[in-house]
Amino acid sequence: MPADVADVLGRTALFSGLPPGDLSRIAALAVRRRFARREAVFREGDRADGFFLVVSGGVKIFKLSEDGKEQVLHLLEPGQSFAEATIFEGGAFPADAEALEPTELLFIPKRPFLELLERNPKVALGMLASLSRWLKRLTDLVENLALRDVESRFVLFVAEEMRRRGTPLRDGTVYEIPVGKAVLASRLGTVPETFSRTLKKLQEEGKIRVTGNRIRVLKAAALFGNPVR
Amino acid sequence: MPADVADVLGRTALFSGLPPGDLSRIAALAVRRRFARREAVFREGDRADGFFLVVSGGVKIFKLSEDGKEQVLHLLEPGQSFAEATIFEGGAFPADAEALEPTELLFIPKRPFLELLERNPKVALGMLASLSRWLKRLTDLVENLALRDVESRFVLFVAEEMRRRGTPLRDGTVYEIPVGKAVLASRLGTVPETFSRTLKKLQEEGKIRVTGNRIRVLKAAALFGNPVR
DNA sequence: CGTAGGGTTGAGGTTAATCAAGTATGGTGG
DNA sequence: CCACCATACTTGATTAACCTCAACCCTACG
Repeated sequence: MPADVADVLGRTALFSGLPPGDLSRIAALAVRRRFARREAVFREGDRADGFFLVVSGGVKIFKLSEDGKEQVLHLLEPGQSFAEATIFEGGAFPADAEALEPTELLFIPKRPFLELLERNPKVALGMLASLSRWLKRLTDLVENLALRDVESRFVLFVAEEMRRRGTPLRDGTVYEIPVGKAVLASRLGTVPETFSRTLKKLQEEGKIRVTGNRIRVLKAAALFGNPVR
Repeated sequence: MPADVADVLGRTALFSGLPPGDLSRIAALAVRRRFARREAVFREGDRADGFFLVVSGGVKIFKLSEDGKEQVLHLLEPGQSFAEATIFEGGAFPADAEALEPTELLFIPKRPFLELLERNPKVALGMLASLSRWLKRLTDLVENLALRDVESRFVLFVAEEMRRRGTPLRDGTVYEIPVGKAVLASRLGTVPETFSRTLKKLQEEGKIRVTGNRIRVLKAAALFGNPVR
């Protein structure tokens, strides 16, 4: 018995706060779709005629180079939306998206949603806020890739993740890698080998303790102190 | 005698196509501001209470690391808008902006513009399209920084610039660096030394000819052919 | 058990940053 | 008009971060 679609929408960052009427109008457009682990949601260049909301599971958005290197742009959790921008721009997805585990998405088709937007400034403002958040995230990613080394990128990533879930990072905080180290490495703009060595180094310095996918922060201050050499 | 502000607005990517009524309502909010070469438009962390349109001159948006390294995110020309996203999100600019030459901007204050947006879906849709374009640009930047070497980044940058100005890149095409090589180097995610060597190498390979700030493409096909080794 | 996937470790190579000089270029004042 | 200076750019030598390749380990699971 699937939860009512309008309820699901109301729990997304994009649509939370909208009146029930709007929610049910949007719900009427939504299509539920399921994906297996590793299944493609879309590929770069595919015709884009709508956007997605994560109901359950997880999705990675990434770029591939011709020689097969991968850069993860975003890791998506339930409640987040993605590919919104494609409905206002060109007709093609600018990156790949793939399910990280069995995943349920809502697909919102472009045409009817755009019509809804035109008579619904409140929804439009929510969409503007959402795109602005994406912009901020990408700006941070550029900053990290261009100006920081792998260690700093990792530390800042964890700090940001903890902040997002309301548990600021201090001594004793535990971060559990939700997606596998190879995926996280790609999100950090590096390869598994380098990421592994980075964790090892931090552990040897006594700043963290790594147990499988669990990372316990031992000296939060030292994590941030060192990079500024 | 400055051109009528509404006319200027109508010539921006963001507001072109709007009816005169909307344009004059927006024009009523706009404030003209002038900046000298090298003058800061805003600094990262400054309270953001509006966004900007370039009337004349040029602006660079960039990130600075603690140790002074710079990554240029965007280079703006007349007709372009920037920092729109800040009016929907947090209160602070996420990067620095600086005039590259004597520059005239229009500043649109946040509050009254948001009110205008709420009753004006057409303007909101234009804004959504604009943010989507920014998203695309940043995605491309991440792709370039993460997955390509300096030479490819340069080649793709020139190709994209020529495309934007309607002169597709072919043998004989001339690209004139509009901002100085150091600024372009930073936009490409490298330093002047490396950029200089990259140009030298391409020239020695007979693919381009560099004369000051003018770059003549000699063998367009070869420019794209080689990177895929 | 045996294998596959995920992760780690080691050795070596590569790209590009850094450091340090040197060479235009252009504007300014004498 | 020239000497001067600042700025922009180039060139060379060295270094550092990180990637690549290859082997290995380990745990889960059939």
